[in-house]
Amino acid sequence: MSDQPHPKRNRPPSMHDVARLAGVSQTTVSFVVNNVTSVAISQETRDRVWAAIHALGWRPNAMARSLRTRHSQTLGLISDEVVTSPYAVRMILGAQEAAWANRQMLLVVNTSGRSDIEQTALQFMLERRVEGLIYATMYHHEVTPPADLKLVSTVLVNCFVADRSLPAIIPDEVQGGYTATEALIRRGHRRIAFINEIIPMPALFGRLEGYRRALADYGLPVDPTLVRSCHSNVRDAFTVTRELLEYTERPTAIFCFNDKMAMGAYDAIKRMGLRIPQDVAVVGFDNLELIAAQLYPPLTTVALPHYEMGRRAVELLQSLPAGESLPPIQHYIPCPLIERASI
Amino acid sequence: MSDQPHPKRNRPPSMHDVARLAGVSQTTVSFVVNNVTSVAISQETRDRVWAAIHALGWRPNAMARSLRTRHSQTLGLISDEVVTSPYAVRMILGAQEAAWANRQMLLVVNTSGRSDIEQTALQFMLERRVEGLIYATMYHHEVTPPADLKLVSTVLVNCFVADRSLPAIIPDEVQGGYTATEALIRRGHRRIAFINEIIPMPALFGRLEGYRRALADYGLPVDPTLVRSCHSNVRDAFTVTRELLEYTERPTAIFCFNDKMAMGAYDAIKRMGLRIPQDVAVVGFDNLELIAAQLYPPLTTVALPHYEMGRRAVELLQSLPAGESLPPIQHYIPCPLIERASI
DNA sequence: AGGAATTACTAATTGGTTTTAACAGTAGCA
DNA sequence: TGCTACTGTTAAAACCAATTAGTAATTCCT
Repeated sequence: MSDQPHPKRNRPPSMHDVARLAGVSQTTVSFVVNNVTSVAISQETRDRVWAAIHALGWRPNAMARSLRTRHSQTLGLISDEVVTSPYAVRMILGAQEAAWANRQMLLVVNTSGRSDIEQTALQFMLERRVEGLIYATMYHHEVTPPADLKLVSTVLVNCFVADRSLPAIIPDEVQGGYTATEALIRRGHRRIAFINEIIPMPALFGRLEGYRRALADYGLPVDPTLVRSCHSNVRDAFTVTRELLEYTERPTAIFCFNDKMAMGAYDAIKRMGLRIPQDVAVVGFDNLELIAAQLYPPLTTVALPHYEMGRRAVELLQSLPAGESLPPIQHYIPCPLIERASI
Repeated sequence: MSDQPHPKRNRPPSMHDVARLAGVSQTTVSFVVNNVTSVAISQETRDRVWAAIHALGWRPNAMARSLRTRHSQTLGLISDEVVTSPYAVRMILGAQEAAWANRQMLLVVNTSGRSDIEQTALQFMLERRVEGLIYATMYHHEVTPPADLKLVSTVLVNCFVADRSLPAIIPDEVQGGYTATEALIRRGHRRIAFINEIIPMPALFGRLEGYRRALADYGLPVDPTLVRSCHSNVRDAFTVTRELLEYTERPTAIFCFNDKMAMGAYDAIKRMGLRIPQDVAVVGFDNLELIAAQLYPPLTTVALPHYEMGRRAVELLQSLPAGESLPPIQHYIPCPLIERASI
């Protein structure tokens, strides 16, 4: 029966095993490993301990350590569809890299928008005692997250709650719209059309507001006939663009709600024998690499700061002294202009 | 000094707190929570325990449980750039959903191709006693992962080691190339060009092999002048396509190494006044939604089974009885044809 | 010899799981 | 009636792998 006198079963070595091999107590091993300065340990002992550690291939058990120290060193990330989306994933990368910089790990769950998964995911994360939670969505919109979210420090990313009672990190749609419009104005354009999304959402209102403010700031009138709406797809944008270009006094620049619509605008402009950007300049929104960079000419567009939002969310959580709760500030992250060749 | 007689400090309630409130031992609480059948507990006691649990809002501490049971219920995922890539992320989704189905959580680290991060990430995961590890890459290629990978059950995804000593889940490039070519043959095409990648990689050889086999199986000759290579970008593909179409006996179909190149082929075909698919059929590879579905006509292409590969990797890890190691089988996952309108 | 400094250990703690034991009540049986 | 055997119920205690407060044994220095 007693066939293994040395280590028990087939388990990774513990600090205790190291201590036995080095001929010291487990406490000493812990002190050596953690470089504790409050207790003096001779160099000779330290060397012996490290030798034993390497001999056994010991490495700390994070669960035991976390249990004792009450620090799980993990953050949770619950998203609806971010992992699925081709561009919003950079948010996860931003969060993960910021966590990494702090030696924290990221637990990721994608709920596919199902509230039962969302609920369970939250419970799992609470059981794992995450030290902070990011609740993110693919599209910028209002949400009503599960109530238990209040049990842990949470930051919303790309979404917000109606009463603004939770801190949120959201793209500055107004500034984005402003930046796009301003870039066109600075290139000398005076008749700038805006093809907006038609389904109500924060981006729709924000970008329109930015468009208006930019025109106002530069003393240009807002011509209502130049502000159009359609569904966010290539075909509808194509149609609307053609209509815009048939105006007797046609616009010299078009700001599209997103890159897909810019793709439709490109088609229409080329079909009418006009050149980009000489005859009509185009600015998009979203910076979908696969579209924006591949179009001819490459599309100047405004980027959604996904990476930055993920990073900021984690940094916000990390900045929090233990036990305190985050102030429900809504952080607006600027959307940078990505200049290519379409304006 | 003694201002809090009931619970200690400001920490989440423990099983002990529940036991005290319910007037039973901690053991009993554990039995009730885990529905242990080997020990009988009266219904009255169970109710009291559950009442106490709800009153305190207790939930298990996963770290304590994992420590005792030696089951961390977590899997690790180390990738080079998967999180960054617009399409390979579906691999993470597949892995996460499969893990979820087994009540496991996924720890994700993106190394950005840096081996120091890779090394540290692996150590972190070993410290957290992950029950399995997925080592994934964005592009299908050979890798030399850190040696410590052998300390935990590992599955490679979208990559492989030179000596095939680790189980790997990789796309079946040969079948993918075969499928694409076969689809064209079945539509009656006899002169099928293949624009291949020029940088040596498994996909290059595999897809070419599939192309050849399909032609052979249907009794068609392989015309070397129809097999061209160029760098995987729109411009070069455009050039090569134009050259192909200038042949006196021009091909009636083009199989492109990937969707980006198909985009270039589209441009060339349209520029020469030919129609897709009536005059020239096109098949791509990768199924980049943003390109393939947006092109006109929508591109028929072969999809890389990222989701499926992620899922299979996790299922492989889960299928493993404790203590055993996975056989180093190379699993080839089929690449399905996504039919749209370009053939 | 007494006190401080150095060095390392014992034991408590973290929040659970699980084995073993204890105890009360009841039935079986001589 | 008295003893054993069992059953249903709960508790005690060991254990998981670490951290850390408290303490003890040496050595060094006056």
